Amino acid sequence: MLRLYDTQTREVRDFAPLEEGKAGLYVCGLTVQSEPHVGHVRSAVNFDVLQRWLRHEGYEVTFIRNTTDIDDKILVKAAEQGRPWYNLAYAMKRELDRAYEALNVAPPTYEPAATGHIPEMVELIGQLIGKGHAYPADDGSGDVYFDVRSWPSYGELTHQKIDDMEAAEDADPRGKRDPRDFALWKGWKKASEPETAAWPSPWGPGRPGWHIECSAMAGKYLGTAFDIHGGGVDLRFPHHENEQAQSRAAGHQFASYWMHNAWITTSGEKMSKSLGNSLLIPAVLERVRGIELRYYLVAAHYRSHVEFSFEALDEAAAAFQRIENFLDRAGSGAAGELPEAFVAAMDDDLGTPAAVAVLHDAVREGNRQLAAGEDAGATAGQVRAMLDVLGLDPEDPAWPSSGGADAQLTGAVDALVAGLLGQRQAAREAKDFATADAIRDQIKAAGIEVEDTPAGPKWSLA
RNA sequence: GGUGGGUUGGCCGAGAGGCGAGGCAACGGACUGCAAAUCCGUUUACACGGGUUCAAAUCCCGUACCCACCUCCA
Repeated sequence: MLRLYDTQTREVRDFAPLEEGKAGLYVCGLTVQSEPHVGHVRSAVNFDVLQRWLRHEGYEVTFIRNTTDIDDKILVKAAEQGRPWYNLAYAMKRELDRAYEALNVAPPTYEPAATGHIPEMVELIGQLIGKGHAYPADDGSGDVYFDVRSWPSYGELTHQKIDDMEAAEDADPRGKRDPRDFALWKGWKKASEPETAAWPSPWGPGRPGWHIECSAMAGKYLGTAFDIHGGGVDLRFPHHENEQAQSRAAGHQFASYWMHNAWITTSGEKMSKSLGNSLLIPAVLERVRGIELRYYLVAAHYRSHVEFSFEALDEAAAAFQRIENFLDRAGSGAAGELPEAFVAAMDDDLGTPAAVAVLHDAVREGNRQLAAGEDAGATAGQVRAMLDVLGLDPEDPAWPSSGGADAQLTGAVDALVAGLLGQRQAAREAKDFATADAIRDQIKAAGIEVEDTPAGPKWSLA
């Protein structure tokens, strides 16, 4: 029985889907305004593991992860860079896809973009106005606001009272009835905003506010009631609080469970653009492989704060290589059954740390079997099965490096190294270890390490 | 001011009343021409002060420090 921590009720609850055997999942993706960093990718990996686990448990999963491709920051950055906002958003979207692919984040069922759903948002805003929960600003700005005072349960997700909330420091009332009212629609500011960033609406040209897109798209693809809504902790408020308020005010039941992943920080602080380039995905992938970075992210619980360090990342890579070494030695076979302890760990609010511990236990047992000359095939099968569920199976063709050119290259290197290793073996048999070691050093200088195993020498890239 | 999270061994990172999660590192032993890999073994913990309990890292009270969110940050 899968149990999940629900942010709203603040407890781990049995997962009871609205419809037997099906799971509807909506996750807030990114605002595509800058290159993705490790923190962004953590969220994607966490929810990818959820998706995989739900599927493994037999659920038919509909997974929607949106892309916010129009917002203030995109407009500001694009203007600074002197390029159209849609070009910036599209370029960053492509970067993000590359990062997802590098980490074997499986694509969702669909990835809707905000700009593709303006009519749905306009319709929803119209409904809210009709029900008295939203109003066009009376200052002629063309803005439309959600009326938080009109919705008695506003604050229910994060357990806050409206009167305890700090009004934004730079609160510009702009025709708001209450400073906490938030924008559903933002009137086009002709003087400072490009015409391409404005869409027609009953309240004049403009663009959507941030929160309304998720309400509209979740409703379109998952219906007015769905199972799980996820995102990063920072989104709890205001984003998710507002989403829930506007959706419920429009008569939707909305999400049954709210899941939020914790932060990755560096030097004790949350990641942001100001921290430099070192944690952008391409830079991190110069240090470790994508599968190793994914292991690092999966080995921590999704609700635990992670303090990023390259040392910890290297340790994770070493730990993962131990698993790979075992599979290498045991020979790859079909994936077997998952150990009970692994299933129990995953069912307990996606307890990946405990699940990874089970994985390592199996690896140790398998290595023991190999050392004792026993058959480790079944153990290897279990290891494969566990890795598969976590998206960490090295043999998964979804990993980017397993292309045809690579295979050809590997074959070529193998042939060359084999010749040298033959010479080395001859020297070893003649007890000419100086020559043997010289050949090994020569191979090593080319970036290839040689290990002697009972089955003969084996090479790998250093 | 409001809401929430955290402080675990040399390091990373689980656990949430009673058997030392797991990994990395280190040390000893086995195997190996050497190395690597692997196996066996060893070592170091629960921020601080009280309390509850037969038993507390875990529950309660207090203290210190850190962090996140409070209207467009994963």
